[in-house]
Amino acid sequence: MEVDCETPTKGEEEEKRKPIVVILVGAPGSGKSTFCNHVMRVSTRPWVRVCQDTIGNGKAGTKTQCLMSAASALKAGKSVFIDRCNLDREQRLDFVNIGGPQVDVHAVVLDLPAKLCVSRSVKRTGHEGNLQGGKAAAVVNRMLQKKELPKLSEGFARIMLCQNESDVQVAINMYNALGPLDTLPSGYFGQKNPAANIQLGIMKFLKKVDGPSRAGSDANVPQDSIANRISKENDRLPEGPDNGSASLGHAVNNVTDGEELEMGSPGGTVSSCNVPTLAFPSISTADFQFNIEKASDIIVEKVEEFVKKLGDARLVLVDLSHKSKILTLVRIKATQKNIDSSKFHTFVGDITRLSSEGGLRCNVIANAANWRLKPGGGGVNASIFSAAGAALETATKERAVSLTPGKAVIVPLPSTSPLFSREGVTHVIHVLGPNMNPQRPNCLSNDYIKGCEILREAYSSIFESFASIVRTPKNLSMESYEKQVSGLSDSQNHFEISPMDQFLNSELKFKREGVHESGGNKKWKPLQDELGSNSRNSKNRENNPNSEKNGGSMTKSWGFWAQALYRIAMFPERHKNDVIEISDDVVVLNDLYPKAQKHLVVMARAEDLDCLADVREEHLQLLRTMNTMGLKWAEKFLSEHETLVFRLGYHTAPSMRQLHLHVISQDFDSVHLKNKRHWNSFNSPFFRDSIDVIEEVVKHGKATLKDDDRFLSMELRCHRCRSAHPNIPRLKTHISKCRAPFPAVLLQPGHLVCARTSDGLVQ
DNA sequence: GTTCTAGAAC
DNA sequence: GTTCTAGAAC
Repeated sequence: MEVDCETPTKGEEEEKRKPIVVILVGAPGSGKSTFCNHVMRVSTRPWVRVCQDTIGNGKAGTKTQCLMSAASALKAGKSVFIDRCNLDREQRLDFVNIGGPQVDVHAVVLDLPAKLCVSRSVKRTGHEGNLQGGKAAAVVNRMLQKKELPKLSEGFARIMLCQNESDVQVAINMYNALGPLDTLPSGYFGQKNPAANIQLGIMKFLKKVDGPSRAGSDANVPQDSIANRISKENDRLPEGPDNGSASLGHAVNNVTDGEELEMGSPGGTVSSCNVPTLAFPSISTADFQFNIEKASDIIVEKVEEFVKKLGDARLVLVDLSHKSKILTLVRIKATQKNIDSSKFHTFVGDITRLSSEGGLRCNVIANAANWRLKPGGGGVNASIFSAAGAALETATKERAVSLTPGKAVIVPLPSTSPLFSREGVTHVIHVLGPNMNPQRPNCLSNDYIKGCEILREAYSSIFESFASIVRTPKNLSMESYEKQVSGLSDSQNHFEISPMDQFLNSELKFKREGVHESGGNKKWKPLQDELGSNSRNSKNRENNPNSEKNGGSMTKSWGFWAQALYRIAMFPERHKNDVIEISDDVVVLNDLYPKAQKHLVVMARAEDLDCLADVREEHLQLLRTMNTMGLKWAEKFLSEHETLVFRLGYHTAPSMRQLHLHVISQDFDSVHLKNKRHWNSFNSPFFRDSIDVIEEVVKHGKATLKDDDRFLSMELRCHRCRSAHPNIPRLKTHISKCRAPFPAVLLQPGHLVCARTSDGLVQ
């Protein structure tokens, strides 16, 4: 990293001065104008702010006016802020091309939570564009639905994604310090928060991401030199052939490298953040003293073999040191073999801190384990076990007690592990490589024929394990759910599943279905084939002493209060005040704390059927009976209140034991609906429509479950128009008035039950 | 599942 | 000051 400190002559200065166009991207209320004002107050660079709200002198400004104004500022050698929403590619296109090759175009994306933007726009007064008060909320929500995050391929030299106020402050500081002759490094900066599509309470969210390494130092230490900041930022870049030389004087336009590791956003299309990514260390070349030349050949050979099979998934070879010889060798050989650089990369960094410190989200990491699968020993193994906490050790013990060279074992990482929560790692693949170190067990005494064979097997095991994690059935994800309900979906999205959900799904599988040990000589098969079908929980219960005590399923123990429904189902005649209908198979009762004008539950009377997780093919008839009973009661209510609309469904992870179907009117007009959890349990993928569950059981013999608490903390959105609201009271005020049509996904047959129309019953 | 309540947000 | 959330206890 070097800074040119010499004072240039006037001619050189003219030559070196390169105006910048910074396109702000963000909804109303995201802070674009504030951003510009902050920078323009402090910066020594001449800036002009082109704002569509003010450019029309009181009238609504136009894009053309903005373009002309920006062009004239650039001509005068000034840098320009384009202060308009610029939320989609088309809106940005003309501004990106405005200055030609002489001008660097940056995007600063203020991708703050919808509810924060809404709340700011609603509250502000004296807004330049007069977008404030009640109408602002609708405008912000509508605009955010069109949001399309910028990509380097649009022509940006640099993109900075800010997802919270700390990120914004870092960006402000960076532009504040950007003198007339300075340039900023090219590339995509800013890490996507893995849980950003579940907007938590804003302060909680900020606390979670406001790490000292980012906002703290940069925001509070203005004297921190720009060179240092850029150096820090470059450390977070993927190591590529050019990035290492990025400096103040040499902005590097490394579009490919930047983009392949860019961190996307929930609002974008399929973002690369969601690309399943495996980070793996070089196996056996450290403590096991395997020849580096030979090892690098094998890595490249195996990577070449597997990138073709892995679809969109990516592989990243990681080493701690910039001086890593293995990384350099592999990089050179991979380039020689033309391995697709969007599928395979090398990366300098700590494998346990790839996301938090490297900005590289890897869902799966491989560990160069020892044969006992124990922590310690130094190197990657010690580091991974230490970072993952006791959770990994326990989870590993459940899978296997030892490994033979060349073999791997997949360990789903419990969500309690910091590696899971902080880094987004869902699985660790332990692998044991060949040993050439006489001081370690199973030394091969320089037998490289056998050594190479085992090392090949080890990499095959890692990559096959990774593939088996990635290859799980497609299903409804949170992301595609949002796309569908916001009307942005196409038929394909309908069946998409984000890799995170794939991982979550596969984790559930692992929990239920036991160990998956992958060996290099095994045939590569989808996970579900390899593991066969589930064993019934009830069978497991027979061997589980706790099950009697808890009287519940293997996966959950139920407190006393949580067994209230169960007691009613078993002895309905004792609860005549609550129960409104009893049949051989089901019991119907009004929900004790209804969350809408009409809210009842249809409960199965079967034993050993606590929740959806217990449902199997043999329960199909029961599910249909419950659905029919629910429909019957919905229709009964509709005959009395024809404006009501009903939805029938199950909670993915109910609080109360005993399988029960909710029949709930969609007004959600109830004093008992008090918190986010209440709302989201009926208005997120946590609520599984009865008809969908039946279809899944028909097709797969069980319901697909994502027992994912994240759904319950998703931001509050209207179930009709999908607008975001800052709190429950505001949401309730909104839904009491909102008459927008229901999202298309709910209008599909069988999801909503309405009053009779001339066409018959609309479901 | 609810209730209670500390403390954050406003 | 009041409103609201979220976690603990039940």
